[in-house]
Amino acid sequence: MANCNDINSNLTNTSVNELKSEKALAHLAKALAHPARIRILKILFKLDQLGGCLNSNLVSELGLAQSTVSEHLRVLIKAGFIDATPQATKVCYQISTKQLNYFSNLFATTYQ
Amino acid sequence: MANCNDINSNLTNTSVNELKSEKALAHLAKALAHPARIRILKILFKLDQLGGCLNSNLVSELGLAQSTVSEHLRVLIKAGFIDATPQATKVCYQISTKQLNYFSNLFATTYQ
DNA sequence: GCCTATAATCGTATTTTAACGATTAATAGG
DNA sequence: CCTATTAATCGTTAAAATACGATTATAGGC
Repeated sequence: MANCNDINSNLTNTSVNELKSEKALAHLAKALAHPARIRILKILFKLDQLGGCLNSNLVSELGLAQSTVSEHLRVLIKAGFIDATPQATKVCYQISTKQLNYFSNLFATTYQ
Repeated sequence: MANCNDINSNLTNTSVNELKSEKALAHLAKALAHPARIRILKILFKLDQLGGCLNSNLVSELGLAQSTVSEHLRVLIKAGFIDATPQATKVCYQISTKQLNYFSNLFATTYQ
């Protein structure tokens, strides 16, 4: 049950690094905070398992306009969850499992 | 290196349940998508370790207006990351480690 | 060189979020 | 009862996110 002592919050003093990593965590969470982007990552994750990547045909898959999908991709790339490599006239999008793990670990270490 | 085959995205067919859990993940991520809320959870997490909870003195801690903090708390409560129990004129806020774990697992199972 | 395909960027409208001060509701204490 | 404390809610303003069509830039194929 809840103890609910009125604990002085000065006990929870904060370092600069702590605030920095919290800000980073919030920033990454923001990139994940949309169903379309979660969906994109899922598709890219599955393709990664199959040894491929996406020469974007996401538009029909998501039912969103090309420019909208492009914007979602931009957000994910900026957050490091996706790598984009140009290929002829197309672009190859690949998930960054490294960044997925980074997020997972950052979350775990923040609240452990 | 990137294979980048133009894999048919029909391979990544989607179930209704998959879409539902993806939407849930996005919703939870959205609740985490602000530094102040990450901070609040951190403070509550630390207090939980000390066997206490917060009769909100977060206002001075965060340097935000009382109504703003209240709104952030509302978002976190709605997402299930915080439980609130009234205590006299105050309210006791406690972190839900269960929900933290749920989020962590949902993320892991989505991309594993 | 010109046409096509792809995807980023631009411009814009709409919606959502964030923040604050002010007000309200609830309860404890005198 | 009245008062003080606490926290939610209201009203409003400002900022950011979302979405789309239209345009632009790049590169390959003819």
